[in-house]
Parts: sequence; structure tokens; C-alpha cells
Amino acid sequence: MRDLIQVTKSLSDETRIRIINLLLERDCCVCEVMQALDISQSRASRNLGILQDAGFLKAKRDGLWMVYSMDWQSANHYTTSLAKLLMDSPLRNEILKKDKERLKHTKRIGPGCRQKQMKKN
Amino acid sequence: MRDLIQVTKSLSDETRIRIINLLLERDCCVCEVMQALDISQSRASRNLGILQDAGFLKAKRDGLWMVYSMDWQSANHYTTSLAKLLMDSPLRNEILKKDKERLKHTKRIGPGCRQKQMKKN
DNA sequence: AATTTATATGCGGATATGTGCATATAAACT
DNA sequence: AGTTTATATGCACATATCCGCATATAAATT
Repeated sequence: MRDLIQVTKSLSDETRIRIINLLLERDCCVCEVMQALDISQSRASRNLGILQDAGFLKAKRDGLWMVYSMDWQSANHYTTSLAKLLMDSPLRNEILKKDKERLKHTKRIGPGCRQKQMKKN
Repeated sequence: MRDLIQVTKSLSDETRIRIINLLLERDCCVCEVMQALDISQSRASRNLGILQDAGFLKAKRDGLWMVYSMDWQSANHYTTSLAKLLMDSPLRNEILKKDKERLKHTKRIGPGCRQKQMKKN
């Protein structure tokens, strides 16, 4: 039951739903998530960590970058069921669509690019 | 997305998982939930309400009692998918098993019976 | 080894959540 | 109409969650 609650808790946050939405599209490093969702570095990193702990994501280092991807072999079997459910659902949400659009134009250039234009998030 | 988050939030609490577990077995009034889970009246009522708002449950008055049951025709299509997922999952949890066991011996006798033996919950 | 770059994390503060207690509401019964 | 019974809800409080800021860590580069 602990596992199940961790999974549902991890999905009960808009930022994390948006992150899953991205990673269902393709693997991302932290700075790409920052750019696509237009959020701070710590916010991206923390929420990626929460999704990883719950079993949704796995991380792999690639030089300076940490690349996160869906973990379809997760030890937690709830995550795969739920991820498939999300994947099949027609999540026709404006925010999610825009996130995916911005994802197309992100580059692995680190968090620096956004620091300057940061105001309030 | 709002709907989805409301659904996952409503499932991210142990008491509410336990309530769904009961109602997958059979319909219950508030006092039966109190007895089966050994929780206070306000706690039972409030969490039933949260699950109803999310679309998992429907309520029907029967005299003095409010009878809650799974809502398989919910407007929120996430709830039915998730409820089925929970139903199929082998939730071999001790707490959930004991809850179902106690459910067999509950009666619609109102919350009064428990008030006396209440200590800390 | 010092610097740069990308990511992780401790901390504090604002907001959200879960609960018990007391009370309100609503239906049934006298 | 008043009483009893089952459930809903306002309030206060404790705890949890989320975030930004600053800083720590770790790999690459000079």
C-alpha cells in the first residue's frame, strides 16, 4: 500500500504530470525539462527525483548531464500501469500541448540560459 | 488535467485507499465505514466526500443512512480506469485484509457504538 | 589543481492537507 | 413540535508539501 500511495502522491502535482507528459515523448535532461516547462532548476530536479523515487523514471548520467527517461521495467508495477493509462488518455490540455511544443526547441545547454530571464515561478 | 490531479490526490491517502477497498467489496453507509476502518465519524464522512467529489463514489440516501457505492458511470473517466486497476491489483495488504474482515461484521447501527470505545485516531 | 558547467540538496517560508471536536442539518419517530 | 439518530461541516491545530534561494557535488575542461 505504501508503494501505491507513493505513486499516486507523485502524480498528484501539476508539475510532475507535465514532466511525465514530456518524458512520454522522449528522454530529457534536467535543463531540457526546465526549458520546456519554463520552471526553475531546483524545481525541475526535485520533481524529477520524486518521480524517479516513485518508480516512474530512471536516470542515467551522460557526461555533465543527467538524462531521465520512463522506466518501463520499474520494480513498482503500479507505475507502468499508470504510465500506460496516461499515455493512452487523450490529455488534450493546452498546457501539455504547449510543453511538448517547447520541448521541440530545447537544447542541452544547461540551466544558465534561463537564469537571466527568470522572474517569478 | 485538473480532473486527473483531483483523482490522484484523492487516492494519495491511506484512509481513502482503505475506503475504496471496502466499497469494491460492497456498498456501505458511513457508520459501516467507521466500524470497518475503526475511524471517527467525521473522518469517515469527510474522506467519503472527497472520493465522491473526485468521481469514485456516488451517494444515495436511504432513510437516515447515506449509502455510498462505487460510481462506475462517473463523469470522470480516470476514476473508472483507476478503480479497475485497483480491483485487479493483488493488494495483499494486511490492513486491507483486516478491513474487509471487519466489514463482514458491521451493522447499520449508527456511529454511537464507537463513540464510547474511542481513544485516539 | 583550479575553473566551468549541470545537477542535487539543505533551509526557510508560504500554502495545503488531514484530523478531532463541537455543532449544524436532515430524516424518522414519539 | 420535540426528540432521536445518522451524517455533514466550521474551526483550530499539527503536519506535509512545494518552491526559491543559496550552496554542495560531480564531471569535464583548461
